[in-house]
Amino acid sequence: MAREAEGELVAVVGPTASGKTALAVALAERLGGEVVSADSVQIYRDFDVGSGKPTAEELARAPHHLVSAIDPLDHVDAAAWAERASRAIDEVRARGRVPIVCGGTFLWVKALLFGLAEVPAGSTELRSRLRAEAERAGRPALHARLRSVDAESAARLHPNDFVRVSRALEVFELTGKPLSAWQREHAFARVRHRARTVAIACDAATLTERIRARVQGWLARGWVDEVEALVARGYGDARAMGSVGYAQVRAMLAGEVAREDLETAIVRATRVFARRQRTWLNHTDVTWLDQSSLGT
RNA sequence: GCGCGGGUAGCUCAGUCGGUAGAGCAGGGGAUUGAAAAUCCCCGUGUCGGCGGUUCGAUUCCGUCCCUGCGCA
Repeated sequence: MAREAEGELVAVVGPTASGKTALAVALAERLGGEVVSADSVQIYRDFDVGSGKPTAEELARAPHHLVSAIDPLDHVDAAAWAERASRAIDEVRARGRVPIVCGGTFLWVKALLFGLAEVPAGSTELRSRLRAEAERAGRPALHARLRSVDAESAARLHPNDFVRVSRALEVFELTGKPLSAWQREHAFARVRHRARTVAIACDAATLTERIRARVQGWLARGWVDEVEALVARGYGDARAMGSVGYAQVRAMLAGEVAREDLETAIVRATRVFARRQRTWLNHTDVTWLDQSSLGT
């Protein structure tokens, strides 16, 4: 993925339910563009209702890439997505059109614009071994082991953050070099794609209302049936099944959540997610656009 | 009506052998380098149902009343 920044692209980001898709489609029409989705759930085929995929009408108005692009059982990580997104961007440019990256998976967008340290991808075997170790000996034990091979990463990472602790251990085992060293060399210092990033601002009360309306709409459109069908087809353990909303619907189907509490549970989980998304904007250089000015 | 549980944070509950209390969730803030809609960190004063009594001191013990769940009538 060693490529220099070329022409500028537009990136539309913001919290879930803020109206990114509508804005991206409108921009695509105005600029003669095509949308490249940066969404870690919409990329999976058959996770349709609850992932907020663009509607048929929106798809007709603007071509979309990386929506419903892979099987739910095939995992895509940030680097693999960035690779595919880069290819899609090249193709859009080759058609003489403007690439519009749109999505709320901020790590993926960051990986696209600045690349990631050139370390190996995750190893399923290593990860299940590390997970077993964490369950047997406890997360602090993993963290202590990390401290002995990569003190710098250990100092940055909380012992309970086993996803990152195990990733750091994984990188050391795979490369013999501490993740912190790889990261220091990379440091997001080189721009891979120069972007004009537009972020949608939305006050909390408005966003909550938009989330509630959307969740109600999706449930009315058969979200529960969709999840039931996905589970029946063997997608119960697909990564996307653990995402916001899907996790709650599945919990309801498993009898862990009452049907009448489902909507509330999803709305809450989504609001919490939106809060987490917001923190990425703390250190991203963006042009703010107020939701209320978009007319969506 | 009688018997036995309960009434403690927005919600579900723990606890205090008498020295005014803490978890999870919700809510708020933050992190984020191939799991990222994932993972994790920080933030907890609330007439401890009301009123009396005992006590230096009661959310805790006693009495009484109210509410509520279950059982028996």
